[in-house]
Amino acid sequence: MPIPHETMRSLTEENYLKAIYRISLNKKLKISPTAIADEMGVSAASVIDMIKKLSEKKLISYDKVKGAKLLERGQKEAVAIIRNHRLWEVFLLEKLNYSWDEIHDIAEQLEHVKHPELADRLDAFLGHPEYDPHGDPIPKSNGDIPTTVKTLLSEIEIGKSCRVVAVKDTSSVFLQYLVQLSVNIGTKIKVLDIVPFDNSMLLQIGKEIKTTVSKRFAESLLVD
Amino acid sequence: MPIPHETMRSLTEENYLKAIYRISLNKKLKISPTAIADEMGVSAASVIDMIKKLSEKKLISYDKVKGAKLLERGQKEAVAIIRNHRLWEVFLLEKLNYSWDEIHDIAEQLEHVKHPELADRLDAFLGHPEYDPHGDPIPKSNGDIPTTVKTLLSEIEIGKSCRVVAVKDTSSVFLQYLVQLSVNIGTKIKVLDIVPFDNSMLLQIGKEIKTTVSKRFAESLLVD
DNA sequence: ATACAAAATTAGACTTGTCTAATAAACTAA
DNA sequence: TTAGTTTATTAGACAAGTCTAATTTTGTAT
Repeated sequence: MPIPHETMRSLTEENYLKAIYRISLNKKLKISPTAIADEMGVSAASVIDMIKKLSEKKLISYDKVKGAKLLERGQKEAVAIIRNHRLWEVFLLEKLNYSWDEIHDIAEQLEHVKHPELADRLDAFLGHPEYDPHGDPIPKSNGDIPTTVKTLLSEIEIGKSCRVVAVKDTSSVFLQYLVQLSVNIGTKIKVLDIVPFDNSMLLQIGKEIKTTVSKRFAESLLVD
Repeated sequence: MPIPHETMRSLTEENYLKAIYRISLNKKLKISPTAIADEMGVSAASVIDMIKKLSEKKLISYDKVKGAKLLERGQKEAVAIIRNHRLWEVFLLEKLNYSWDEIHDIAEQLEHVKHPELADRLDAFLGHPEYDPHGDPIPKSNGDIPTTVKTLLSEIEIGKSCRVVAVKDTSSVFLQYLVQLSVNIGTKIKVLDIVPFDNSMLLQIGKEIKTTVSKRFAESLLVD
């Protein structure tokens, strides 16, 4: 009879914690069952079940009005998973020469590999990187997360310049589009014009490229 | 509705394939439900169910008299997992400085991470190692496995010397014992005496250590 | 050949995580 | 506030993988 140790997390539980954490970054959003269901791509009914389970384990709190919230232990575990994810992304890009748009899915699997010290050893091996290849800060061992000032490209005014610091969307289609536009972390972008009709933006990307992008695109890129 | 693609393998299916592969290395053994049950640490009833499943997927053949046998596809997948496992072990030892006895359990998790090219990229990054830290050959991309002549230490005669080429048991207790005895891949061992009563062996390990080991120990070490 | 032991198999149940359909509660707009 | 629409929740079912407790089959020793 395998003893269900109170600190054992199933893959699924870890993914729910991660999803809740991600939603919590968007302060405006209430972490409702439906929000979690959207994030996870499952039905609301499934979410309710998992909310019960995670609440019993004291990883989250839940209240119909306030929604879900990570408790200390849940928060710590979610951050640890994010840390793993971002460290593995650095590894895949820098050591295995994977490209920007391929690393997310693999890191999604690697992040759940568990062993005390693994994250720390990987961190040391990679030279204690501060940011992952998408520009997101890598949480420290103690759970601290370096914060950076980030603005949506869509909020930059005509005539102003900025530098790409991170991407908000990590889907392959988006990242491949960025490759095509020669956009990378650090790339300089100047907003030449904004189309009032649909808020499309005319951009100068680096020195070479001048192109128009959609509002949706401009809302997926973080700059400063 | 997630389409159960015929080529999708659950973690469990992969572990059964691996177990069957491992038993198959011992040519003498019939791959019976009980043998698999022992290897996997589950009940025979569970094995029967999985045998049905893997047979339907044409990964193995099964016949009450002949036992189970990996079919081509099953064999290929099992070898691929072993390849992953051994490559990750090299990574953990050489790049993350884990010790001999810690790497197995972590590799057990890493071996299931799936992405086309991952094994090949890791292989290249590690410089195409031929053997894992336990002395086992790392299968090539095409499935070929370098073979080496290996003899059990227990079969070496009094007065003869040999070199450790691999370990048959990868449990931490055994590996830690080896560390304590300063035994590593490549270590020279001379059999000084064999106790007829229980087949214990008196060994000269390297230049420094002289000690007696049990028959069980001598059957867990491969030399040549 | 008979009888006992070991191995294979079946039946039925349990757990985890999922779903759909039905119901209850909360919210919103005229 | 009252109807209509979203959300939350419950109920019941299902798939995967596991178990225990029969039951059947096979093997073996005398």
